[in-house]
Amino acid sequence: MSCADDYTPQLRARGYRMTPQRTAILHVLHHNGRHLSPIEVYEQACREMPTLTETTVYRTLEFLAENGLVRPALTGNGHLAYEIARHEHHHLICRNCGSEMEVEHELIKSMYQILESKSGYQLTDSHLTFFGLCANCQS
Amino acid sequence: MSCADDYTPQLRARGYRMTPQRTAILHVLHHNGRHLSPIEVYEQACREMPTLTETTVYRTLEFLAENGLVRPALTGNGHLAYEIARHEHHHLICRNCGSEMEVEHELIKSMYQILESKSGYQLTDSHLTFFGLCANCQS
DNA sequence: TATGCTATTGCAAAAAGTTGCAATAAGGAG
DNA sequence: CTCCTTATTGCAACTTTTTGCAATAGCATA
Repeated sequence: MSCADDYTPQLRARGYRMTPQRTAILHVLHHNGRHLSPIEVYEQACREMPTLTETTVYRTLEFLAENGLVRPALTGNGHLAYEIARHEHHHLICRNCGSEMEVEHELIKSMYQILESKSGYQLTDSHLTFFGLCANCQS
Repeated sequence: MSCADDYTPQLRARGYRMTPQRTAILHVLHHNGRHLSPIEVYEQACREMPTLTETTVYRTLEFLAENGLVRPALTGNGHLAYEIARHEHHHLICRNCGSEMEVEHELIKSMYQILESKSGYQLTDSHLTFFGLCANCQS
């Protein structure tokens, strides 16, 4: 009875299947909370499921992201990492010490409306990473 | 006398050097306008400079981005691409047809102030990609 | 519980991106 | 113009990510 079972209905409803591989990957992301690189996910999920392959991890992360169960994020070094989808939020990264902070989507929301009216696009999601200097590093 | 010569002073001032490799890469980005993947940059710059290596392209793009001559951007498929640094802007990508639109930084500016006061961070730059459906694809 | 459709996985090979180190060359100083 | 310092490059090995295809296994249906 894993925490990942909670996600099964979401997949079934769209005609997809829950598998041990997906369970292991969701489990790892769920319990880490923070975001992990594909390789980190692979290493950790392998402990639960030694037959898991890198290929599957990459494909699964992309699949889960498309279906809203995990969220991709850009890290300080310009690579993609993934985290379990909780409340919608974005990231603020310190250019000096690398510390991170979450930015609530609420803060961004007003911007969505401005963008929609200016562009004619109907926004679905976004990928926002802000860089700067944290309070400690502003010396 | 290449367009890339314009960038020489910016590098010199920081103690860096202008090289044929950097010239070729800047030239490609300058004349394409749009953003290119590292591989696309490599292929095109190779025509001007056949001895160029992929290693150098990756390192140069990262270097130029750090020094503000080019800007990294996230493409629809989640990969990094680069474009010559003109006015500061962000991207809006259609989830359906892939068409892109630039978002002026002016539109985002007010958000910077809100974020700075809420977070205590001093913002330096950001990496913003918005996804949605363009006017044509909203059927 | 057995059957069938097809979503999903693993394998193998290729492509893309990174790293350490020795060799090269930009450009300031004499 | 030559020399010298050190920023920059290329090479080779390695890691990460992608792709095609055949084999496997969810799960809906009977």
